[in-house]
Amino acid sequence: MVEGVRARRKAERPGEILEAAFEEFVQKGYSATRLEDVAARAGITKGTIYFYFENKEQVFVAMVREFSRPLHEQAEEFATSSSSTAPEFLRAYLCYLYRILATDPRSREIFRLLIAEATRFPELIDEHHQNFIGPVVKRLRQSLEDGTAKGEIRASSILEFPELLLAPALSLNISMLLFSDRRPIDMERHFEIAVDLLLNGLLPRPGEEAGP
Amino acid sequence: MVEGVRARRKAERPGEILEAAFEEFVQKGYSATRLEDVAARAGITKGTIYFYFENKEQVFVAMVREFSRPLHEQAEEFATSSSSTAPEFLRAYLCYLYRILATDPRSREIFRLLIAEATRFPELIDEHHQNFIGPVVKRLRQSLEDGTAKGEIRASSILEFPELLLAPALSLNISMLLFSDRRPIDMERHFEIAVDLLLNGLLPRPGEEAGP
Amino acid sequence: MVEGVRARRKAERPGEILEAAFEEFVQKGYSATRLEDVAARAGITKGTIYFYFENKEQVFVAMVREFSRPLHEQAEEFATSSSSTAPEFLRAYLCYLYRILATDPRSREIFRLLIAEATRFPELIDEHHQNFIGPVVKRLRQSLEDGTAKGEIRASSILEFPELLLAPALSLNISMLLFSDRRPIDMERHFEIAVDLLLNGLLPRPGEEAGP
Amino acid sequence: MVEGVRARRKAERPGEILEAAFEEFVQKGYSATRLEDVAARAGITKGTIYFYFENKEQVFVAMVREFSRPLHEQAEEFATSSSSTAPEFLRAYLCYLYRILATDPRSREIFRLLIAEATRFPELIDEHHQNFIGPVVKRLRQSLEDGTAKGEIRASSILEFPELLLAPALSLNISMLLFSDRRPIDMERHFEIAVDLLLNGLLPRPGEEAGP
DNA sequence: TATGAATGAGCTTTCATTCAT
DNA sequence: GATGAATGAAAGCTCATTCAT
Repeated sequence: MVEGVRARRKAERPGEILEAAFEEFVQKGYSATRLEDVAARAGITKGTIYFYFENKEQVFVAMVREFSRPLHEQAEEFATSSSSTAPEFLRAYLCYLYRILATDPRSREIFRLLIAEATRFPELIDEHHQNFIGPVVKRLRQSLEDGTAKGEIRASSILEFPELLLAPALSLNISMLLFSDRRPIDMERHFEIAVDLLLNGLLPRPGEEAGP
Repeated sequence: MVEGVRARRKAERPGEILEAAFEEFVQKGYSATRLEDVAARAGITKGTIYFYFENKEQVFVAMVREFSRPLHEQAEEFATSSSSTAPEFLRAYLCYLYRILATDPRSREIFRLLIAEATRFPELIDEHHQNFIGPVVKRLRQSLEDGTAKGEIRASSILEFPELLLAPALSLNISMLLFSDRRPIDMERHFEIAVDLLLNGLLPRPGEEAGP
Repeated sequence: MVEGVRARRKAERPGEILEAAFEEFVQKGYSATRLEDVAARAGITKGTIYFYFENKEQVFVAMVREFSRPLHEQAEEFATSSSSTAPEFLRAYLCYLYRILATDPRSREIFRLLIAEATRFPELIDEHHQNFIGPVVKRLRQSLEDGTAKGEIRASSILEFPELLLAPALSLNISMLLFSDRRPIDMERHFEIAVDLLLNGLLPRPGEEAGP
Repeated sequence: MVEGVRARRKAERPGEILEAAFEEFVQKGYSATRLEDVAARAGITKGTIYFYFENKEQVFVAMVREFSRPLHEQAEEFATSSSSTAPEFLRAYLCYLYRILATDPRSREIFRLLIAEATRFPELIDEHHQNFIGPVVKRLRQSLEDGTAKGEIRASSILEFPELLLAPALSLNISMLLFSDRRPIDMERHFEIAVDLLLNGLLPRPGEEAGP
């Protein structure tokens, strides 16, 4: 039975280390983070980390992978279920992505780390793109194409940059990264307004009443 | 006259140091940058940096200030000249900001550093917001208000988040930070499409022909 | 058993470091001592010192404590055994203290460091006073009081400054600190003459023969 | 006339530097003192010090010399005027030396520096001994010899260590160095009791009444 | 598996000293 | 005479990494 505990222990260790690493890397950045602090936070000692990971870089890489996976999965999870119209699908999908990109503190902080360390870990960026951004953009494009074909969506060149639909979420994300809790934002309202902007644009729509 | 060389030299030193610091901080990040490398790049020795700056943090702060100033100035510079309609002004202003935010490599990299070190230098972020972001958002809001009043712009709630208009530029900026030269982007096209999206939205506009 | 070597090693390290620190601090003084030299002398490397001590100041403090302890213990050790007369006790006690203060090179050098760094480490001085000087003075005063009461000692005001009895030892100590080996002193003789002075004074004693 | 000011200025500079050096060396010790601080205190800049002195060591040496000279002079000054009895002379002379050694803060602090840096500047110690301690001890010995010859002083072996008469002053000096202002001492009283001890000793004197 | 003592390269910072002006 | 910019050799301290136990 003690074996069992130890075995379970062993299986959990890497995850615990990465969890601790996430906290430390987020707080201090890659270079300023001390593996000793990571170890302390994980309730182990420095040496143990080297049993599970090759070095500090690999801890970082593994951590980013670990904390990106839920993102990938969630992004994929969004079933093609709702066979509604394109605008309806886009609204729902964007709402879903908003929640991931801007609301979830973990995704947000991972994002900070990716931007900060993009030069040091280019492969990690590419990996992240392939796993997360790529599929999302692909699905956005698909929906845009379908919608355009059906006339539900205005024929435009947005197909060239479907990621533009994510810009508002990105903007919110960055704001929160920069100002932390110093400038609170009403995220629900932000989303509503952003979607309204994306769908209807700034110019007045013929036959539309004035006033919001 | 010979004295002039020295005096000129002295006056230029801080600037040269900050120039070198920019390159190094951008390449390695704050923590991983060695002042010795900064000094070497500036053609001086380590000790000299400490003659002009208190410590590494102050070098960083001074560098960000130095490289942010042109941004502030450019952003302010945009004269209220064009007394055209709001949509025309917005298009021109956004184009102008696009060029700053996404095209100018220096602004772009300063941005990376701000995101990366937002936790370590919160005052710097606030300063940057007050000097650059604040005025820009203010001007955007003004234009949106004017346009809405005149009916040139659709009455919407965007007044609550005028910075949404910058989201596409931000998105482009981040893309370039992440992928550097690995994923070239046609910035002009990106801008055109983004503006079209912002102005007209995704939904088909009654009475509009199909196709881009 | 092999483990024993390591454990024993670990237990001995701090002592070895302090031993080396003593030599270096004595030779160079606090500020001019390099921890790297301390490490080398202890047969280890710089970093190891920081495993056992917080910083240079703490090495110094720990060293003084370590090398003062024997003093405390020796001073206390002097049993109240000899229940002889006060003059006899004082002679024996002073002889004992002489040996500690002036003869023992370690005590002597610790003393130099305390004087030199009194401004930087005032708490250390106070600690030393409480542990070593205080008890000694207390015992001297006690003996002086007893002797005065019994008429063995001339009634005088020396009770106000019992430490005056240590002045000769102190004088010898300082001489040795100043001149090192450049001015050899016959310590035994110095002691005899000092005690004679303390006991009998300079003025001729009625009924005493002339000549030493 | 401007010449005159400058000339006077120049003549005073070294003294001003040494004055400043004294303060700094006393406060921080030799090694921890920065010549830049000395310069600032003297109202000049670092480089100027090197115009008047070869290096930091020479500044220290010159400072000790400068601040020892009054000691030498004072010690010599004490005229052979008072052609009184030996005990009277000794009391007066010791009182005089007490005032120098223990009361004058400058002498006191010079003494700390000599003890602290005795290893680094042995020649300075020897110089000081020759100029100050030597003459004083010589005069003490002379007086002791005279007094003994005249029967005014008890024949003893104190002639071998006349400096023992200075031990109480030394003791007071060290106490003040160690405790600064943390343990105030009544110096007048200390002196009285010390002289009483030196003259009369601890043992009861036949035919003397009890009580101080 | 896990520990933690030990290493040593490297970092920021300091400061005596120099020297062109 | 005086300045102060510049140097460069440390020094204190840190920390990723190793490895005997």
